[in-house]
Amino acid sequence: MTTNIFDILQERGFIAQTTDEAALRRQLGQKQTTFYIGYDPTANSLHAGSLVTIMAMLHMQRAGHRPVALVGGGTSMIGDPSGKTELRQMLSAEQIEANGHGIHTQLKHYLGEENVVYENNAHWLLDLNYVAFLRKIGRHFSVNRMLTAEAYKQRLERGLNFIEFNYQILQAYDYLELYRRYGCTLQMGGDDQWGNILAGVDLIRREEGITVQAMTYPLLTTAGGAKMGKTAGGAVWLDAEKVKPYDYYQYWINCDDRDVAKLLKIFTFLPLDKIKRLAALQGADLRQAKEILAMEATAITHGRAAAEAARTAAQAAFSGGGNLQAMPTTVVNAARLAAGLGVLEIFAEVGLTKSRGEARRMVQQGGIYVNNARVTNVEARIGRPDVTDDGILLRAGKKRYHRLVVGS
RNA sequence: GGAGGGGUUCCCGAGUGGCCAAAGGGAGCUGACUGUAAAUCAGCUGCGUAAGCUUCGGUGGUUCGAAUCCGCCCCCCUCCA
Repeated sequence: MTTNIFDILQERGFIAQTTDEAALRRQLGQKQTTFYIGYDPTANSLHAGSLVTIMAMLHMQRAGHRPVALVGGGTSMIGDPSGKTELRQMLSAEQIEANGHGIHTQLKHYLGEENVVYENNAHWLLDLNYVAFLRKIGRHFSVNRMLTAEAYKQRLERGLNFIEFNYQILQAYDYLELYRRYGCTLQMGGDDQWGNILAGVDLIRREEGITVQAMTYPLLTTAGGAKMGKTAGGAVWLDAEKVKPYDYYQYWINCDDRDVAKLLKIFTFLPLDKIKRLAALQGADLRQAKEILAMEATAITHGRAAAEAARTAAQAAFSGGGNLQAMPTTVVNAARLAAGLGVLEIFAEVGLTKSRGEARRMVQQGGIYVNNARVTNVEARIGRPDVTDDGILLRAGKKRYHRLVVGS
């Protein structure tokens, strides 16, 4: 007997709210369901936070259901006020379009070409006729009810612009449109989307007279309280150009002890009993579980080979020996190196510190290392003699590494 | 359109002519302790080796000197229309 995909998602912690759990479970167990998740192209890459939805789609797709990966080229022209404290900066139409392409390309990497639909709501939103739309769709929306929605309530205190007020209506219309075009009867999304998603369910009931489903996943935060997928340096992008596989691997292996089980369940495909065993490890042994988490998560996004390389480089850096190839690397001109390279200069240049001033402070605080030897003099220079078989290993703080190799 | 309140460094928030690169908190960073975890304690947190330079919505003034005073502009909030 096959397990119902609903149960799998629930066991793995993907489900926060559903419209009708029993009906949804029945439906998913009985027939192929077309469902959709929307991504607003506010950047040209998705980040680790969006990965929850991607993993959910993958589970669903593996169970035979059909995902519609919707890029919000139309809704991004508006901007979703949910969970935001103020009006988001407007993006240009060109930028939105370019970002949308980037995101679809990225999604294809995960979902492939089989049993999946790629859509963009720009196709039906951009050319809507205002008055016709209001008469047909707008009349179904009660302003009174919208104002009581949590997402808007918050914003009523700080200010809500009319353009944003329309976002929910457009997202609701998307669901209707996808129902009509593809028979889509389930929308999934982050729990902050609950209101927007329900608006779509309502709209379809009114326009089509049928009941469709909604399901949200919990908004993940780390045990430390930070948003999943964000670090001090910014978002953990899925694009290997923006965040190198090595750094991506580091993000996962550095997770909080308390989050290991949760992360393994959501961001890997490992069977639950194995996860249970891993999560039961105590103290330092728990790092084995983190290593597997980092390995699996990196493999899903960047491929097995890149994940292996990242692991090898990490082991080389943290335990000594091994191959540093996959570590972020900068090539320095041989002549420049021969002339002697200021430590402050090179740390700032490769991005290990934001400025020379910061590098200076860190030297004074004892946080700057070259080839794992602490640098104590701000005037220190590195040169030819510092070059080892692996180049020159720069380190800021306990665990941020960068490698220098000599070029011509 | 009218009246009132407000826009400060990553965030919140003090600051009403020099002692302000700007209190305090949050967040972050470094060190110690550790397990590439958490918690705790200490230090740091605009750029610059320095002289000095840039910052308090924008712009133009007043002044020896402005985040602080004046003019104009932009944006946000509350009430009225």
